[in-house]
Amino acid sequence: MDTLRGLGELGLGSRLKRVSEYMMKETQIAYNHFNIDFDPYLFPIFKIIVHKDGITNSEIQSSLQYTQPAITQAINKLNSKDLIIHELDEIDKRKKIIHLSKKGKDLLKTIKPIWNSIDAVIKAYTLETSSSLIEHLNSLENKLNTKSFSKAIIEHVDMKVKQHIEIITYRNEYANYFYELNVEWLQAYFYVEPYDEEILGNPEKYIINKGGHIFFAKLDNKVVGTVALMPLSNKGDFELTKMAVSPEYRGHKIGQKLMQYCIDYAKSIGLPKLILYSSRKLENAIYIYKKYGFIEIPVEPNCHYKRCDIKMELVF
Amino acid sequence: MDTLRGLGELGLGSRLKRVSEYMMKETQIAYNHFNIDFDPYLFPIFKIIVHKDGITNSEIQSSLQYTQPAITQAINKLNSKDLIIHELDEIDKRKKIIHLSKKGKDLLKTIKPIWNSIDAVIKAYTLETSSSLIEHLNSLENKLNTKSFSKAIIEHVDMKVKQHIEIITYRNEYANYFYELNVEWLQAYFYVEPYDEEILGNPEKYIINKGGHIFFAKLDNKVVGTVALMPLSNKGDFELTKMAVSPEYRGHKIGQKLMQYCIDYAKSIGLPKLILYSSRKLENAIYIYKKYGFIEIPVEPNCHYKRCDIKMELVF
DNA sequence: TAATTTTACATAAGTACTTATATAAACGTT
DNA sequence: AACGTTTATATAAGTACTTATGTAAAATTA
Repeated sequence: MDTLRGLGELGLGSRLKRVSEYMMKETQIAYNHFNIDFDPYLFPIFKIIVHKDGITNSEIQSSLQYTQPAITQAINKLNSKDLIIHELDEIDKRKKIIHLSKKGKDLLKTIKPIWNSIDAVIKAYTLETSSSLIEHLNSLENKLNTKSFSKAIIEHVDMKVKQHIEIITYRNEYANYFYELNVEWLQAYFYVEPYDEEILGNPEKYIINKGGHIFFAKLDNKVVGTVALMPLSNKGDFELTKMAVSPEYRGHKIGQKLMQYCIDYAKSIGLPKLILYSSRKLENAIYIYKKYGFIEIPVEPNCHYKRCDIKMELVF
Repeated sequence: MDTLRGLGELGLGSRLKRVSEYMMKETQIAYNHFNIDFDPYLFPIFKIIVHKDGITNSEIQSSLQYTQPAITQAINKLNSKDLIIHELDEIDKRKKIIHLSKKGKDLLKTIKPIWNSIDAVIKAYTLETSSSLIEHLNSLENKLNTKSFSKAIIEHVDMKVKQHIEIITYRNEYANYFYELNVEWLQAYFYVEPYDEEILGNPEKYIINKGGHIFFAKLDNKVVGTVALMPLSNKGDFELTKMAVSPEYRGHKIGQKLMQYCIDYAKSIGLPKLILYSSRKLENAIYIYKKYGFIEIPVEPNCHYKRCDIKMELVF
């Protein structure tokens, strides 16, 4: 029994608070799902800084109508997350001028599609005619009860990405993306071994010209992921390798899309199986490999990669 | 410039929070105005206890959907304000059974008219058709910007009281109200002097039969205030005295209404002036006396009342 | 030009929640 | 009947604000 709803207009204040807190919490869940390190409560202030580069504490305060210490504290939080940088005003030394940092700009790129989806979901939930504010809140809460806000956001983002993602085959003007995407994640999780450097720097020599294949995931004309099918030395075995997704677009199942494409392609050209090498450190990746049917097999001692401690196989 | 509003549906969460906080704060202002010691955030839980006497912590929790510690803390707050009492359940000794205290019941009587007005004001502000939740919030905030929520509540309460208040003359079945109302405030601010006891216990002997007058303020059939015009020993002077308003109904200008009635009545029967005795401790009262034209005059040494340290006069 | 007031930002502490955890009574299981 | 689990409530600490106050620079006024 929802007593708060039963209080009608009298409980409006508490009601608004409850809906607000629910939405904030659910937005946090959606951000977490997409591995975005951001707090929903920082949204208005972050948005203002994005909109007006070089804004000051008190300018933010007057346009948001929060108290000044609230702004100072939020700025400190953004600072501790390295999303902004600030400098002192040359002519008025009391003023603190705030800019987006490199990391802040990167976050902006990553988070924008989520914001678009949040906007779309809220519009879908609230653009309807009703004859009182309470009635509107009732309708919104009913919808949120049937499908959680976070789930609706996540589904909307995924749907958008699904609609716009496209898998394309190698062309030499993409050689650089192949290198960059792979080096990025290797640096983040391990380090770039000489053998990586050699292959990533010469994909045509080591993959294409040896009968292998490289695919790219394109989202709205941006290359956001890659994967390769590389022929192995012994007989006609192929290795599924060099899979990488741009950090800004992780969480959108782009890796899985590339994987499915590779599997379908391998089947279509009559390969009997696929091999892959990985590291047990990458638990999520291993989980996905298993989901797609890969089974662990013994790893040979003289593996190309130092980081490799697991070998898997998918037999068609 | 209101940036939050500019964010549209995206800023809905922050928007709802802002409106909620504003309403809570303004409700607090309205409570304070009427000398009601209550926190708006306690409203839902207090309302539930009123509705279901003998409820437990976890029953409240499940019907409000706050977290359990939030309920425990709110209950502690209500306890520290003496608005509730609790006992342990005889059969399940973990359970804490909550009842409204005497003070809680008194508060309920006082606060109900305010709640009615809050409900009426919110309805007036939010019962309208619009095509989206954001549009509804815009409309509400526009209205709150032109007249603050607290002011709207206060005006509504005053209007209600004004409509329903009625001044009536003495009848002997009201003698008790005359005594009770006066003793209540004397005990709260000073103490009941023997001279008070004598007059309050025998209003007909000391006031009515000597040509004086006693008036009562009636609100919805409840006697909520009184005042007397008592003839003084020297010549035809009259003292405006024994003014008292029920604590539950203070803040509604009932005292001023009684005062105005006395002044009008005194004029109508051709009195040349009115005298009153008071104490400088009662700053608010003195302020009101001055507002109605009373001027300070020297107080005689052998005054009836010990508490008296100021004498005032209104000459027509 | 010196003294005073105002402005910009920071810091401290309080509030109404939250999550995490503790405690004690009641219940269920064998 | 003993033992683990669940339930009812309490306590502790963290969070995103608030109000109150401090500090230093700039602007205003005498």
